[in-house]
Amino acid sequence: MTGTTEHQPAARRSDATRATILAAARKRFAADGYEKATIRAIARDANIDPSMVMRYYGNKAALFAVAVAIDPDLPGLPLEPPGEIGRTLVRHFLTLWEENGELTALMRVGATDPAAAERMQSVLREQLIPLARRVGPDPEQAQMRAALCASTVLGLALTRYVLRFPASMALSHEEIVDWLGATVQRYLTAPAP
Amino acid sequence: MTGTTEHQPAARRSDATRATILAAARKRFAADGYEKATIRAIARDANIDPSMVMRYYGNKAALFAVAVAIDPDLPGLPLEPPGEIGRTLVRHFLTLWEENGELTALMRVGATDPAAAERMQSVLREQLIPLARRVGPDPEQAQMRAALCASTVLGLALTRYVLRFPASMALSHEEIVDWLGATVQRYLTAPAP
DNA sequence: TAGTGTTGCCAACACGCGTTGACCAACAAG
DNA sequence: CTTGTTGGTCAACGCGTGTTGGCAACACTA
Repeated sequence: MTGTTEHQPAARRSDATRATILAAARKRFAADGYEKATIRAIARDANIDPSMVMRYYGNKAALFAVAVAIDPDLPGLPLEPPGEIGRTLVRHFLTLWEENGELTALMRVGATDPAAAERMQSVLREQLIPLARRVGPDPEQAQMRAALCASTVLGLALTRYVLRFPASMALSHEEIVDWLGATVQRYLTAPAP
Repeated sequence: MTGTTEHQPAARRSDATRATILAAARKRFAADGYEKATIRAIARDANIDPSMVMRYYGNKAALFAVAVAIDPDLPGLPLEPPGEIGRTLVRHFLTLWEENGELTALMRVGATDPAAAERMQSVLREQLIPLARRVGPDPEQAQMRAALCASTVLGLALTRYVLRFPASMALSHEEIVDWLGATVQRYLTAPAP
């Protein structure tokens, strides 16, 4: 046996450093975006040499990819009661965003990097549109309804976590779920105007 | 007389170049954001030497400031009929965004630059909140209601013009005004839930 | 104790950036 | 024709970046 448990790669002494680097990278990417979050700054935060970042993660792009790997896991959401789907979705996204800053990083980078924008779009395509197709009145409108929901949720995230408007940060969780929940519910289920 | 009309600064031969530079700058900033829109690239687009950009605009930050100078002019909007304010506002922002790409540039930069974010916030503070105070039921809720409206409009702009989600770009002007107009109307005037 | 791989630091590379100043061509005024 | 102003190019600077390779210290195995 090489490690503490079977079939596991041996626990290395450098694992702690790896984790420190990753944490610092997440923080920097979320705060500054891709370009302004330099390898040197990340290394300084992690109290190691910049070359270590390269050794453990290959290059900057690969580090970013590892740092923002996340899945909203929308299919796991309960669809009952049908009148509560909007609120459920908004609450889910809200906690998702509060718990990990990776999403803020992804949005900051998506503003200028097409690859990150594509990553965000894939969530819409593979999770939100199918959901809209299942709960909406007309499957043909699923794409439109999902797009409206995405703009609702991302709009709040933009003003609250990226641009950090005080008026948006002042909103309580309850207020957000109440107001945006009703909006998303309407976008998903109401008949087209 | 020095120019073609009185009391005007003389028309200079370089005005055309100045305008070309500014147009190229707007396009690049909107497409790439602040960091990736290099002076060299802007100059190449304008078919002149990078040093000319400096001569005419001082430095990169000043060029950006000139390139994104814009005022949504919300106070000029008609508040009648009161049931149409939401639609009016959404329509106004929509044409504003379609007509000039400066707003896209401002959002791309605001994602990583606090100064640009502050510029956007000033619109909310000086124009949207006062408007919400006038048309809303309770002046104390004006800040909250304006924040919700801002997130609605900016959310659409984000998914449609910045991230360029196909599902969002596929929406017609009528669909946007219908769906988002009702949302904004509710955020502004409906009693708190 | 000798040997081998791992963990880390240091110095340097090549590159692209914003920015500067010297220099040249065209034109207008005397 | 001469002189001064304007519009423009060219080559270079200093800097910070991502990235690389060499080298010292350590930890573990035999």
